[in-house]
Amino acid sequence: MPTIADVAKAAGVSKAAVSRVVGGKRSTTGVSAATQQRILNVAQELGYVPNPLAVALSTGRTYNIGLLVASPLAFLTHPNGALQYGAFVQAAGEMGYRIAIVWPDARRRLENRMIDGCIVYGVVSPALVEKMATLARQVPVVTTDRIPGATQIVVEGQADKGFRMAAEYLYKLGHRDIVTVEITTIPERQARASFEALAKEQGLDVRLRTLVDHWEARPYPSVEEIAHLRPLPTAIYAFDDGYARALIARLTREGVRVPEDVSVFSRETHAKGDGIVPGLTGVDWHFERLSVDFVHQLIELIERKERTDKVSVKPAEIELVIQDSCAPPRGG
Amino acid sequence: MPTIADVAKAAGVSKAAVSRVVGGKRSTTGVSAATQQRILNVAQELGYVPNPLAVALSTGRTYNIGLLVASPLAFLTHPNGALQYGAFVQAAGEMGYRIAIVWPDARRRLENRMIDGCIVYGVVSPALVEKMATLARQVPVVTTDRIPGATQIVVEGQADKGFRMAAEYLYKLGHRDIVTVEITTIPERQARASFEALAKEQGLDVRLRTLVDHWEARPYPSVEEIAHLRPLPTAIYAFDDGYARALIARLTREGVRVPEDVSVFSRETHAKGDGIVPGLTGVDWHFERLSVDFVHQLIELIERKERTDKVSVKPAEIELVIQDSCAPPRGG
DNA sequence: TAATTCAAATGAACCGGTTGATATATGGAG
DNA sequence: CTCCATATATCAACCGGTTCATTTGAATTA
Repeated sequence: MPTIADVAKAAGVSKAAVSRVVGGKRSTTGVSAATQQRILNVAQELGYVPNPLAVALSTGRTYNIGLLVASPLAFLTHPNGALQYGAFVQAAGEMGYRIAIVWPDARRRLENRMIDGCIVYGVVSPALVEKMATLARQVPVVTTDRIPGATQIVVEGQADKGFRMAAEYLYKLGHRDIVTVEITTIPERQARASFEALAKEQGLDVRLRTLVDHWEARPYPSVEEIAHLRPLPTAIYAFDDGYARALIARLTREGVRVPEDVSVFSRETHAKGDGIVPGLTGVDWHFERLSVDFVHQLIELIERKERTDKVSVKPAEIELVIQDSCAPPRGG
Repeated sequence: MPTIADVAKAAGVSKAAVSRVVGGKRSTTGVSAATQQRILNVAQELGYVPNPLAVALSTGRTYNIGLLVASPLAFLTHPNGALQYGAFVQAAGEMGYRIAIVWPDARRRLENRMIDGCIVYGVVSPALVEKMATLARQVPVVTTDRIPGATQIVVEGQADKGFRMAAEYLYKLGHRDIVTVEITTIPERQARASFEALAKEQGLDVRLRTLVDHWEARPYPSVEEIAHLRPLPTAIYAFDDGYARALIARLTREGVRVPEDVSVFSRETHAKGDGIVPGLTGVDWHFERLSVDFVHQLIELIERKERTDKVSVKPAEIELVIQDSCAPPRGG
């Protein structure tokens, strides 16, 4: 592999000149147009590509972005996680950055000065918060949560929009007895609050029951719980498609029909057009479309060497996907 | 952040001495036990961690492993892909390595001298083969396929074991009219051959029809095709759980019952215990358990600076998961 | 005691770039 | 014609490690 010295020699100029020209982005002052052209030609001919390690060492920039998650396996196994991650990788790749997964137990050597910035996405645990704080002391960190030292990315007006869409839809169908199933690890983002708020606003008398489960648990304990619940609610707000499907399967075995006897709504659905019966009704937040914005914002912070408390991004269009798993309650 | 020079000064020794001691693995010859101890203490005190970039620059080792895929998004969206990837990340992490996703269109800068080796996993396209060949010229590459320049990882005696298990099971149930659905991009790994071979061995007269589809396509064109097939086969060998589910849904809508009227078998299942009805019958290859071996083998090649044509690893236990989607054919 | 041997420690070059300070050439103003 | 501003190009230090060759000094041997 040719080095900068090879190019310099071949073009009959100094390393400095080559460095100034090849870097690209920086102001190419101090090098005449003719020389620039010559250097570029030679570089092209030799197939010169700057060694990213050397660049990183001398500039302190690695073009690596960390993605902080609680556990890589768990993150990637979650249907949203993988989709999200793929979107991150792609978006970053287009801007010339790599994405590296970082987690609390990862060896320190893996991160030390190896990332320019970090994104914290999704489920936030105490271990993560600590890690995040550590990282934030060194490089910019963006997250959707409020963490001292990190930059919070707020999605404009999206806070509970998806929850309200769900509540609105279910209320409109006539449901007044609803079980919500939450994911333990993110209590601060409970949907229930939105359901309650909307009920109050509209003066509806709604009975809400909440069960807690975890998306890694399979089979889900609370599915069993729901199957034995009497009276059954008229609608169930499930935390994702997998859970919704498992629930429907269980209820069906019990002789309970969906949606005739009970409606099931998926909090974060990707089931549109997957052809599985019954088609799930739910909200598609299109989180993956936000990846680009997250990456952009982070890179902005990195390149400007800024630290901001908060930045806001335009929301993705939240979509109410209406298929077959929800219907008006019996006699409603 | 303290540098090696800081540690050297504080300990009253040369940088060279510190380097020898702190690196750890290498033979620490040339430094007395007393000095070693002193250096380690000082390093500890100062919280010294070697800068991986500097190490990489001078040794040429980055502790990055590339994972070459056709498209990051597609790879991660496939249920096996995400699981597999998570396993890779974890396994590599435990050995002090990072995993970086690499794809044909990725910017060259991202890879140039930034990876010590590469794993090629799964669906192999022409673009990938080319990329692979390029990479293999620079660093060790391991893959399950036969690619010149790369090291082939052969899973001992596993070549078509999962296919044969499927065929055996279906034949034993009495199926003699079977449709297999293949994934276009890996024709060389067709299950059909195994089905045919087994039929011949056992002297069975089996009618095999093959349809081709792609796991990214949704809804799947061939699902529609099957729904209109007359006569229907008695069993369908679907390429994954998602496809199997979509197929079952479609057939059900047509009034065809699974497994009473037709059996559906999942080629690569992860549906065990997910509680969805009907429970899918299929083969769980436990590919994710091989990740550790792949990573180990690659690291072996990297650290030994070897290039081998072939290495073999012990297979994961391939599991026949029997649930509800298969039954003897009507009147069989 | 002088010569030899070997462990311990250091000096300095090197990996491949970047960048601020400095030298040289060019042209315009006085 | 001299002086100075400006554009162009180079020098050399630096990023933070690794490693080979060499020096130092104490112990061993003749």
